[in-house]
Amino acid sequence: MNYWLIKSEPDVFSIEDLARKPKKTEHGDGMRNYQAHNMLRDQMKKADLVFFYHSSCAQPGIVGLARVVTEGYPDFTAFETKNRHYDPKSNPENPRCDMVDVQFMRKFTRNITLHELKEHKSLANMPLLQRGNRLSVMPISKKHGDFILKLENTS
DNA sequence: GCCAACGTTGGC
DNA sequence: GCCAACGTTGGC
Repeated sequence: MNYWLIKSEPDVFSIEDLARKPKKTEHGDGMRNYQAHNMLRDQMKKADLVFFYHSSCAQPGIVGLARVVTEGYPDFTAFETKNRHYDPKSNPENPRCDMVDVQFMRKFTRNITLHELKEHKSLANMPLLQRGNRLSVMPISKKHGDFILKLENTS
């Protein structure tokens, strides 16, 4: 069982939006990056835990938990010319981007902010905190994931 | 809205 | 296959 973190702009798609979906499930479309593609296609497995991170907002931080409910499959939004994630370089025979479906589990009792994450030495080398990290999906080690889960109930 | 960082593109 | 230009991300 692996931990992951996915970023989402709450103005576009927040954890509340996820919770409101039918079956509380949504596909994480629109990730157009080779590293993300490879992780989505090959490494994310059913039942993996996903930290849901709000970015580009007043208080960026981890706001809740979701779980992976499908293996990676081609991001069909890339084939739809009118879709905002349309990608002319992708096609069904050779998809350039994959996605997985994630299901809402719960909101944290509080926002574990980016600011707070940075204060913990033991999290210093997690990918989220590396300078210039722009991946919208990234792996979280078991050590870091366990630590973050404990953080929810402290402070 | 600024700007640093970095992935991607495209000319050569 | 190099690398400059460009576009995007995302914290501040």
